[in-house]
Amino acid sequence: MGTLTLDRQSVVPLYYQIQQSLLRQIRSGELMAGSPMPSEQEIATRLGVSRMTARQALKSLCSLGVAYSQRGKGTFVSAVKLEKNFRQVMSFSEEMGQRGSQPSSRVLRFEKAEPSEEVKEALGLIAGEKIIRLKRVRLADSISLCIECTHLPLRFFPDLPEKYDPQTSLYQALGKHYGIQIELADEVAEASVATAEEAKLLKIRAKAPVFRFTRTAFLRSGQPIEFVKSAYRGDRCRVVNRLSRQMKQLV
Amino acid sequence: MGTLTLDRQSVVPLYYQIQQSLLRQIRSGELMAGSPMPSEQEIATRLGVSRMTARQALKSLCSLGVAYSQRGKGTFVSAVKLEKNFRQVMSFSEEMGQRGSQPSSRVLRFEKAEPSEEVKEALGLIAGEKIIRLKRVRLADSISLCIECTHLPLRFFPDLPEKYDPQTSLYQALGKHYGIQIELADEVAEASVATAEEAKLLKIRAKAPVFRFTRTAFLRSGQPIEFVKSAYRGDRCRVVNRLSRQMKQLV
DNA sequence: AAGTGGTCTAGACCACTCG
DNA sequence: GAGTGGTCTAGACCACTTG
Repeated sequence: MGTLTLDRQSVVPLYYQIQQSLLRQIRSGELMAGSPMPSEQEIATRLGVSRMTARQALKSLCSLGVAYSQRGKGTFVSAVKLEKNFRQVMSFSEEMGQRGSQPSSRVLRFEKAEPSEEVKEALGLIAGEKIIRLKRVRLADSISLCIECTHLPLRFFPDLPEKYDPQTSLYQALGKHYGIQIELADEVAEASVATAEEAKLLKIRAKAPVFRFTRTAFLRSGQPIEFVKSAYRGDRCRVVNRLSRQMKQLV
Repeated sequence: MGTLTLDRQSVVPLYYQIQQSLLRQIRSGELMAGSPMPSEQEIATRLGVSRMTARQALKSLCSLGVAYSQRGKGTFVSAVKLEKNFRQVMSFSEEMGQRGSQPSSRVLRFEKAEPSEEVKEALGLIAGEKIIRLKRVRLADSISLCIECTHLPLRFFPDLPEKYDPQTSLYQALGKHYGIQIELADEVAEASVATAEEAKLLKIRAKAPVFRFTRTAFLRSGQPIEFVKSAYRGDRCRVVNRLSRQMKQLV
């Protein structure tokens, strides 16, 4: 705490400077799991900010799950681990990159097409609307990991075929060329066994266990923007999730 | 908006009264997906609260995923669905209850025991510390759905065997007798096939697809409090997750 | 009694978006 | 230029926890 001096000329908000400083102290071990964070009043006094600003810094850490508050007692560092690879909205390329594996793709199809009923409903398409379909075998370090079939509404990406190399990261291309940020995805996972065709593409034996995923990705507004069906080798994949209590207020 | 009058004598915070009122309007269709919420200033003026209080109500809706803000434009109702059955920290009983199924259990074991290395590490036990082990076949409407083996640190629940009927909901009992609220869980899912023993207990054929879950549940402080290994019939279970972009600040 | 977080006020300035 | 959300201030009262 002692060493931090705030930059009041910076465009970076004060509460964010404070949050980052506290985060550094947690990572460095200066603030240990279970130990109390500096109180709102203490931060306010020491750094010469208002209590509301100090509070905003602490609350942002709570909403990240890094800390938790107890009325009348204080705010404490959570023992919950930060660095885990939780399943987030992540493309195959991003996920492999984070794991330190080299992602690559074998493109099976990349075309404009008519949507199936399932795709139509998931993407909220109007009658007659077309899609872009991209079917790939995805590999990590040259090992086939999954078969992935992505469906995008054509109207959002009319010139994707010219702009995008299907060997590369789709999410990156969507961000770069269309300014699209995926914020949310709903995903259904099923445990199943490989069909003959899947087995061949994934180089496993037929009826070996596979994960089947059905994922719909959304913009912040709730607009569905991508629908993906995929099959992952069961022997090489695990799904790690962090589950929390929430939505009590919604019910 | 027009009809709401705040109860300033209530113990319910003003921002929460406003949040609930807005939530009602969204559910009733008065505020549609994509349409703008009343602005901070508008809420403040109409209800006679400060802008910060109005803001807190709107921000709480954003953090629930119900709305989203755009600087300079306004706050809008998200098209993201509320009512979904996302995977949360939920016991088998809670999950079945929410689905409208009747949960029941066949108890295979309920005993004090020595932990395996895996359990010891997951629960952060000290040398020599014992656990309670509860192994059950869980049924929904009389159909076997999964085999579940729960491990609890004995030191937190020394008298659980006397207080708890293993046919009933464990989470409810932990809350009632020990004031314990589980807030968070990390879960690993794997796609696999049933062993001979599992097949017999679940009344499926051997090598039929199953989900395997390994779950560690935590208190808000990060203290691990429960470790569960389970196997679910693949033909009767799906895992539904809502994934979000986060943790950018952590990296 | 002292310290904590939870809520609330009445202002302020800013950057942004849109007509 | 008018309206919006993002940030910030300097106070205030409250309920709660702990010594």
